[in-house]
Amino acid sequence: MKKNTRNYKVGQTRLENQKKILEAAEVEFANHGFKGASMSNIADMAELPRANVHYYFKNKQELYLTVLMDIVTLWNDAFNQIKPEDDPKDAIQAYIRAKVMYSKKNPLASKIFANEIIHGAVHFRQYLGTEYREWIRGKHDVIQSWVDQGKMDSIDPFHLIFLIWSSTQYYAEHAIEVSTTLGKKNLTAKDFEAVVDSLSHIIIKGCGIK
Amino acid sequence: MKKNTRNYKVGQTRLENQKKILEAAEVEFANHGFKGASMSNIADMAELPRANVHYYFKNKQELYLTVLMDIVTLWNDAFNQIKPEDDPKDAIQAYIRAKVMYSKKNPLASKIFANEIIHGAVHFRQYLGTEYREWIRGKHDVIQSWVDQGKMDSIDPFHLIFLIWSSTQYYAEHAIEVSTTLGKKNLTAKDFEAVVDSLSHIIIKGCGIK
DNA sequence: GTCTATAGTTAGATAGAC
DNA sequence: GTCTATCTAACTATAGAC
Repeated sequence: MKKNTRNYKVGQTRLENQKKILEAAEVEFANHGFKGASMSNIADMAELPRANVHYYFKNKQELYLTVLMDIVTLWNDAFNQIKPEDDPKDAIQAYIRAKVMYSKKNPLASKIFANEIIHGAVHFRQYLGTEYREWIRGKHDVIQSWVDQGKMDSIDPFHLIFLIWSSTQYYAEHAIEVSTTLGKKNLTAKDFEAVVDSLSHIIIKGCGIK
Repeated sequence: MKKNTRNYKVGQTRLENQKKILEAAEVEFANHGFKGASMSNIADMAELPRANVHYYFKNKQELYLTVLMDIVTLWNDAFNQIKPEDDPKDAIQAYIRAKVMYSKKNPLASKIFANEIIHGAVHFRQYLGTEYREWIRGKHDVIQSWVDQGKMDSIDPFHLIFLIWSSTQYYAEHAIEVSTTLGKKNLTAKDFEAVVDSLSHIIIKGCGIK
């Protein structure tokens, strides 16, 4: 019994420390990229000695990959509900909304992902060639089926997906530019609703969806 | 005369070396961001001793700011020709084309800019608050005048600008994702034409522009 | 104007005491 | 399982010979 109690406690500490480290790492990697991030800064933010970070994560790359994979998991959970039998208008509007709200809620994740892609996806090539490829092909086929059914204009589904992705993503990555432009310190929930409305209007009408 | 000749030669070397350093710096900063970039790597790529880089540019930050400012100058030259009396359809189509072709031609500049914004624009705050603010307000007013003249749907000009900017920019920043998805090593001129066509179709029709 | 040599700092990682 | 102390390597930057 003594042993069990001890193991439980130890497991708890491990989970808590790992969580603290991962949260700190998310901030540091979002702010400085992989190469620019410092394990010292991460340890300081997590309020742990440097050596402990290396105890839980073998090295910088392993920590970074863990952060990246957590983001992908979150992503897969959030954006996997578009089917051919859906009404295009509702489906695209729902998708735009989900994506904008994700940008609002998880700006750090969006930034880390963008950073990884901009810098050539060196730690992420495998994902791009497998999971991501499958994901985007699935979406492509759904949109193509809508085109074939005459439910929308004949538009290359890939470019439509890129358009939705980039325009929604923008409000996470370029938050600073957007808020400076709109003359605000931070965007409000109302601002994000306006984003959803503008984007939905242009994209749905622009694709000839009734 | 001897002195003149010497000064000329000296000035030439300076210009040539600065150019080599700036080109190398563009690659390094695009690939690793400000913090991740290494002055050693830049010197190696420029085929100059490390100390020479420090001779021409006081420190890393000054070199980075020079690269950034060159990009902004190029930008201002390329995208400043939209006027209220223009036909919205032609103007927007021309702008989308110019922006996509800029992404094709200057992917490094696009990446460095995006990287700077993602990481909070710490070296770039001043530009965002002044030049950029003026630039985007000018564009805002032109688009608003089109709305007021009934030439297009009532859409918040800022969100339209962000949409055009993000969707065109995407093909520079996410080149790796795009080419992986389309199953190509590099995008061809034809691919970029298809991008212009898809984006123009959706955005112009989506804004209710005839 | 150029470049070698090196100072001075900070990074990632680990050994070993507790 | 934790953390101090320390190692090695890489970095930015500069002094000083040429």
